[in-house]
Amino acid sequence: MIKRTSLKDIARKVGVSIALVSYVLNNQKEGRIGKEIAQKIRDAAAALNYRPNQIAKSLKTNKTHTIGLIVADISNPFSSTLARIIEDEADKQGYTVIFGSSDENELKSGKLIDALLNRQVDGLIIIPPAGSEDQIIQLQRQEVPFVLVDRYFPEIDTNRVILDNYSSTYEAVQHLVAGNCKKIGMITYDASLFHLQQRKKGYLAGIAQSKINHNEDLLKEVNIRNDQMEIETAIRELLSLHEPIDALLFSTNSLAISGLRYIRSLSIKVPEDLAIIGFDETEIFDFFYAPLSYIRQPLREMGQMAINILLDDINKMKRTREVVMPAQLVIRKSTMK
Amino acid sequence: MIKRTSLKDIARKVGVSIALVSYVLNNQKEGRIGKEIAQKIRDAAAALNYRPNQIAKSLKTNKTHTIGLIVADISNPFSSTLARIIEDEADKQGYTVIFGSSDENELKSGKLIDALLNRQVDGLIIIPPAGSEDQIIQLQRQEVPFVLVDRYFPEIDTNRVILDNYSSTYEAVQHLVAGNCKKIGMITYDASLFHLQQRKKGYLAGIAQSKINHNEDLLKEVNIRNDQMEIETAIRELLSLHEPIDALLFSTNSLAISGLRYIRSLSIKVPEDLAIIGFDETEIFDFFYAPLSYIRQPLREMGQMAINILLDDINKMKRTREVVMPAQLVIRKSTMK
DNA sequence: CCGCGATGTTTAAACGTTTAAACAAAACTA
DNA sequence: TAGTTTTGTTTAAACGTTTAAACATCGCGG
Repeated sequence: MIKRTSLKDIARKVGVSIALVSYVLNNQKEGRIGKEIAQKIRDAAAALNYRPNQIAKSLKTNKTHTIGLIVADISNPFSSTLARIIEDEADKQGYTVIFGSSDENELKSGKLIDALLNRQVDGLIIIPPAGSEDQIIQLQRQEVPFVLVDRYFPEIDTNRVILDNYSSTYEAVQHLVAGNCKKIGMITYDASLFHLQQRKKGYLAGIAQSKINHNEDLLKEVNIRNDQMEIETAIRELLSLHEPIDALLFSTNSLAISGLRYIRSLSIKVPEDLAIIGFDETEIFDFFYAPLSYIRQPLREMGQMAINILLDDINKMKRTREVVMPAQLVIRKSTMK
Repeated sequence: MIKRTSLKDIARKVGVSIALVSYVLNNQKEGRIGKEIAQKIRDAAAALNYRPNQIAKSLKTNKTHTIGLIVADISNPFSSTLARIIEDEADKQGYTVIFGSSDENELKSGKLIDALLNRQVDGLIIIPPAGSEDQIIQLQRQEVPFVLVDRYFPEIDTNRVILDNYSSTYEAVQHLVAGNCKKIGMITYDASLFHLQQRKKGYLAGIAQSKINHNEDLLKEVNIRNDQMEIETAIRELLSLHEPIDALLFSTNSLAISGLRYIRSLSIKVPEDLAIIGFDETEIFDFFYAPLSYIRQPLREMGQMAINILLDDINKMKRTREVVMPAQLVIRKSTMK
């Protein structure tokens, strides 16, 4: 890479001090700088194709105008959609995004946080994996500005932008009950992640307050590694009960996708034999033979909110904030018996 | 954000010079440093939770160990899958990735290149939009290490990792012909992008060398803004010919997805009435009622190759390299008449 | 017991910026 | 005309590192 031109080069060329060049190029000391010399400096800068070295600038100002984004897996549509929104919003505010995928692994997440902090990001947006509480507490202790999105730890008082997870599944169950479903199953991960626990509770509460009465356990929890076989087994069990389930609720998009993969290979009919509700938005839901009803997170609003809260934090404008977003139940073919 | 501890803090605490701390913490001057003092320094570093300031390091070494990635849209699965692979490979080599989405817009791409260079990335991996030739030439002139992936400009001699685009569609046509298709349509973008031109040529050559004889033009070119209506119109026209097409080839995944959206709303049957071949891999192809045959790019290999070439370039190991990857035709239900 | 190599540590400049403070000269003010 | 203000520009330190070079101390051979 060719040596880039620095303030020094311009200063030398024009025959002035480095400071003056800096002032001119940053439009500082308005009015106090000679018109002709300012023009000369600008011309020289253009001629030499000067671009400021952000690294040096950052070292001085202690601001990188870069934010770190930690998602579970950037190749997952939930993550990449959110990433895109965050990229756009950050860009509007003059920030750049560095990202990393934690793979639901708290070790990787720790490494990632370290790496991003070493690069002196001004703040972090994190979708934390299970077991990363300590890392979050650490961040808090170091007073690093950050926001949690989607996932969170209720016992830690942090900025966060989350869904009203409890209501989301509660309402989904109500919708199914209204549609005359009698046995509603749910598949979720066995992780400790609080947002999943809330989704579970919403489901259980929904069942409890309805007149329908499950005498069996229709809630299946599978490992978060998302093993296709495990999910298939869970569904098979729910369908081979003496009285099989007639509705199924998934707590995440990856679970829904894996589940649908299996269900479409079965002879049962959706929604006649089995109504289905997925979570999050994905084009795949459109392509299932009975387009899926799903619980939608308002991703754009969440991303915008996350950036705003983060920037406020970086600029010490506001203190810890929690924003709870409403989920939207999108009703389509898969729940129209 | 709390003030982070610097070499100076450690030096002060232990009562030695900054230089010594630096040497110890970087394991330099092996053997020449007193064992006890080295241990003291390490202890102090640990106690103060020291993390090196990469910004300062970068300023000195002129290396950021950061690479910039410019894709069309990080929320598109092609981009995000590639991004994930590049992230992993970069990480293995001690690099971090900054990304940006160009939205097929050469202005945005230009802005993005600027922003990334200002942040002193060590190199770039770019999927260039149409019309960005000048930017690429500029990069070359500035001797910025970079690699183009997927898209490229044949007249500009750059590093690139690309698909054997011509053969990919040529072979797809051959497969359709072998499957007894008589009228094979293709939908592509009207963009000047060379890789798309090659895919088009491959298709045309495939048709030409087969015995089947199209007397009409069965190639439709739509705008790259990917307007759903425009794609539907194109398909409708191909299907309402006096003798309608019996096979259809899409030149990208986004075209295929939009196309499938429409086709599934039609009464025609895939593959009986219409065989279909998509491009690139996406889970959506699995969920179409007749799982789609598709032309697969070896993304992992391409990503790895891109990183390797880029790092070689950064380290001035090798000169310009072009790597052409073979496409793989994955045959499934949608082409089995 | 002088000189030298080995061992251990410090000094100081540099990377490219920013910015308070100092300086110099010109232009007012009284 | 001396003093003050304004205008224009420079000086120099700082941000947190790296690293060549200098320096200091020691042990040892001759």
